[in-house]
Amino acid sequence: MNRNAPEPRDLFAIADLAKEFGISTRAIRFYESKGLLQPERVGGTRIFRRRDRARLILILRGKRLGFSLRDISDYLSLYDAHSQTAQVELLVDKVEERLALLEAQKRDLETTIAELREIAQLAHERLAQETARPAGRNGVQAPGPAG
Amino acid sequence: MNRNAPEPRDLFAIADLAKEFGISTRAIRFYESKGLLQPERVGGTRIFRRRDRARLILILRGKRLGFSLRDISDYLSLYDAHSQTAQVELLVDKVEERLALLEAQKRDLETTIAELREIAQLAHERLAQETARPAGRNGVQAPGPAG
DNA sequence: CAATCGTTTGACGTTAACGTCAAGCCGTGG
DNA sequence: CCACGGCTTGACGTTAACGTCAAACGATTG
Repeated sequence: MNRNAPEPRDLFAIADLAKEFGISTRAIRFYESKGLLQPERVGGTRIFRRRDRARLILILRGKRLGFSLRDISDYLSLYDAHSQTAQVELLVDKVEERLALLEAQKRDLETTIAELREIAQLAHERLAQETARPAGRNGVQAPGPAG
Repeated sequence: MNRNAPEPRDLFAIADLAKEFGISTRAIRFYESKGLLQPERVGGTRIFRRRDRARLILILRGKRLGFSLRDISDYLSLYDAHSQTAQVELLVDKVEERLALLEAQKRDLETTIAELREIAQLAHERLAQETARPAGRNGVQAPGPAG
């Protein structure tokens, strides 16, 4: 009867998570040392549960967003202890700040892209000129104009 | 007659640029050491022209975009020597890669924001409960329900 | 029993992008 | 002349986020 239930595991070794998320075990241990993860221990060996796995996902997303581990640590505490309202509001502010930053980045990036495209365009035109009026020997057989 | 022409300067001391862009002179020297700037020298002292200033602007924008100085260096070379077409295309690719990354970041961020807002919402509701049914002594006078 | 695997802690190494001295040169003003 | 402010070049320090050993422990397996 249990054939269609995936029944997700609840216990993971450090290497399981490392492999799953494409990070090193060293990184995971590092996150723990910073208090971002609190796996249980069975005689020294770390045992991770779904809760830790979920936190790890949040950590990695935070990193993709450019948060420091310190920031992520604060952020995680929100999930834990549905903590102080004041804390929550501070964090929300912080995140909104970063959103503004990201949007500024996007504008910068669009400018940059446009400039690069222009440069590329000029370069292509130049190249076309060079091709039309070859400046020296080359081993490539270029087909002449059709007609 | 020259009253309406701002006539932009063409010579800058290192401290001028540092102040103008809100960075340290150390940073500017560092950029030079990495080949991103090539100011002239007058007996040892660096003299920057508008060209260097323009490059500095590009450098800072690159940094805002999260490029490394190494990447920015490549990027700058495009402006210099309307360089090899192949180089240009490589760079354009690189920038487009980063654009994709930024857009992924934006999605992540929007998810995060939404989650935080939800947490904040819950926290507010809780707070409202606590206020309505105070759990102990407090010095604040809460107005009773109207009617 | 010995080898092998996966794990642990600890300690040192690494990279980027500067910060922070230290020591010295140079031109000006009192 | 001497102090002073601004500039220079080293050279070492710093922070974040791990990487890279090394040495040792515990379970499994031939």
